[in-house]
Amino acid sequence: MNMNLKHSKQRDSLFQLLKSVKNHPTAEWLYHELKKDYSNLSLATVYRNLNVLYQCGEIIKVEVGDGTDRYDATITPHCHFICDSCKRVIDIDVPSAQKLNDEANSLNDVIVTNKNLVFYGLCSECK
Amino acid sequence: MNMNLKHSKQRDSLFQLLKSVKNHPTAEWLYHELKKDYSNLSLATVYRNLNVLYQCGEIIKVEVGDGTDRYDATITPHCHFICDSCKRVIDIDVPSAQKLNDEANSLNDVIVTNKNLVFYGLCSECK
DNA sequence: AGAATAACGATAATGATTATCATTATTTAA
DNA sequence: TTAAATAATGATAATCATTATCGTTATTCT
Repeated sequence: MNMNLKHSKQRDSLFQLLKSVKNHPTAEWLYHELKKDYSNLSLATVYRNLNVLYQCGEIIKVEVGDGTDRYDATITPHCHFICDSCKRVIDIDVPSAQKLNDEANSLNDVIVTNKNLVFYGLCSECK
Repeated sequence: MNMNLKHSKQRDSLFQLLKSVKNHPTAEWLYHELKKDYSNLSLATVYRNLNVLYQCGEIIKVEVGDGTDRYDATITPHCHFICDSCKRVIDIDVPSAQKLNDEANSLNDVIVTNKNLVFYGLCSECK
C-alpha cells in the first residue's frame, strides 16, 4: 500500500481527539465533536481519515455487534467489555489473555498473529 | 419476546443445512444452497429465519470484520480463527479460553456472562 | 371446515460505509 | 517563492448487507 501522506489539520485533530477520549466512539460521534472546530467538516473525511489511521496501525477498530464500528487509539493489546444494557464499551483487565495466541498456535495447524477478545454482560452502573 | 412460532419447511431446512456444514456461511450462501430445493425462496426469508433461530438460541452469529455476518449452529462455547488470506472461518481449540470469563469477572467491576474470541492469521493452506 | 395468524415472496427502505469528482491545501523542486 | 504535482477536502451519489412492509399463502387451533 502506498503511504504517501500529506499533512492535514482534520486528520491531526481527529487523531488527537481519539487519543483524548476513553469511550471507543463511532465515526458519527467523532464527526459531531470535530464539527465544533471545523464547521464545514464532511463525514466522508472522518471515515477516510479513520481508515488512513487504521491502515497506518495508529488506531484499531472494535466491532460491537450493533452494525457500527468503534475506534480506539489504544493499540497495545487489551480486551473490551460491552454492556448488554447500556452498550458502553470499556477496557478490561484479563492478564491470561496474553497467552492465548501461543496456545492457539501450538494446538492448531494455523499461524495466529492477532486476536480480538470481547466480553459481554453488565457494567458496574447497570448491574 | 413472543415466541409463538409456526412450523415452516423453509426454516426447518435452513436449520438442517446450517447444522450440516462446518463453514460458517453467510446468509447469501445459505440462500443459494436452499434455492436448489425451494426455487422461489426469498432472501428475506433466510434473514428472517436466521434471526428467529438466533433469538431462540439455536444458532450464533459470528462477526468476521468484512461487513457480513456468518452463522453457526454449533452453540457450545468455542473460538474462531479467520484466515487473513482466504477469509475462511474455522473452529479452533484453545482450552484456557474457558477460564477467561471467571478471570474477567474477578478482576473487573462488571458481570461477565459471555465472550467472543476470534483469532486472525494464516490457515494451514495459506501459510 | 373455517377463523386466526405466522410465514412467505417480492420488493422498497434503511443505515453505515465507500466511491466519485471538482476544488483546495500541502509539499516539492526549479 | 513560485509553480507544478498531488494528497486531502466537502458534497453527494453509490454500494451493500440487512430489515421493514405488504399482500398472499400455509399452518394451527377450535
